Amino acid sequence: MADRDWRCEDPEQQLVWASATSEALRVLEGKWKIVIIIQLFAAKSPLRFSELERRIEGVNQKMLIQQLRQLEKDGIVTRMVYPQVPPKVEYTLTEMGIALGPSVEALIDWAFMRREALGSQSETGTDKSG
Amino acid sequence: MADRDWRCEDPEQQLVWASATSEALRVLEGKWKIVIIIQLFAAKSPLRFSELERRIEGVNQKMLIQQLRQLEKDGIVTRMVYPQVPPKVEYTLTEMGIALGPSVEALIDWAFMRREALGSQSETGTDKSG
DNA sequence: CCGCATCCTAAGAGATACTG
DNA sequence: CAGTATCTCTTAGGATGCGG
Repeated sequence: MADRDWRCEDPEQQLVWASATSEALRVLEGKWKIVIIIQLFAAKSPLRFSELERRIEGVNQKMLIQQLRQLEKDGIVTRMVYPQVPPKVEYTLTEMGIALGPSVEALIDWAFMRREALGSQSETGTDKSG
Repeated sequence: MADRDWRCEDPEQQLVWASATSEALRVLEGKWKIVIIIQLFAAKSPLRFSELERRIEGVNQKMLIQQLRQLEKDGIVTRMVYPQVPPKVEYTLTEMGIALGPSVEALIDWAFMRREALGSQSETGTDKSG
């Protein structure tokens, strides 16, 4: 697997990895995608649209739908529609979405390490002097 | 660490993780950042600006500088200027950058799994019928 | 060799109102 | 409940030319 020798010095291999990873990362880009994924992991069960909306503070319908659609298109989540009144739609992680586990885990870990490292520094981004 | 119980069911904890990870991910966003980071990992030694430019196909100076500056601001890379003629500038990973190793590794791994899973599907993005 | 300034286009993000 | 449509603002991305 790639995790054995990804630091090897073969320049061509670097290019392959870099471009593949760059593409993969684009799947996670978007202000709410990682949040959605973490919520789905945490739930361990399908989540309705309104459930996601409730759990994710600050998101609006358009953004949530847009991000969900992109995740669906990229094969990360599955959208299940129950043809009933009132409508019911549930979202789950696909196998490929579940396979993101280690990445998400590593990212969470790094995020917290970073937060601790930044420590007392302002996180409000008020430093615009630079 | 977070990797022990990040799937716990505490809703508040989810929000904390999700937002922290979302912020962390923003550090990696940008078309060339992960590419730069992988190149720096692979090099195992400082890289000059021109070296990076040479190794990263398709990037132009403005983008490379822009992304490097953001990575520097976010504490991922260090910029070392040698006051000489002609100018020489070298970039290295900071400790926080090196700490990204597991995340990058997991991402590379997932990227390749995904590529295999997609298999024979077109990767050129020519399918615009949807 | 390294980097900045300018100008431009495309995409991301969000508020609001409307539909089945 | 779930989703669409429209409009607006900001940011990312990129081509080109100039300067220390």
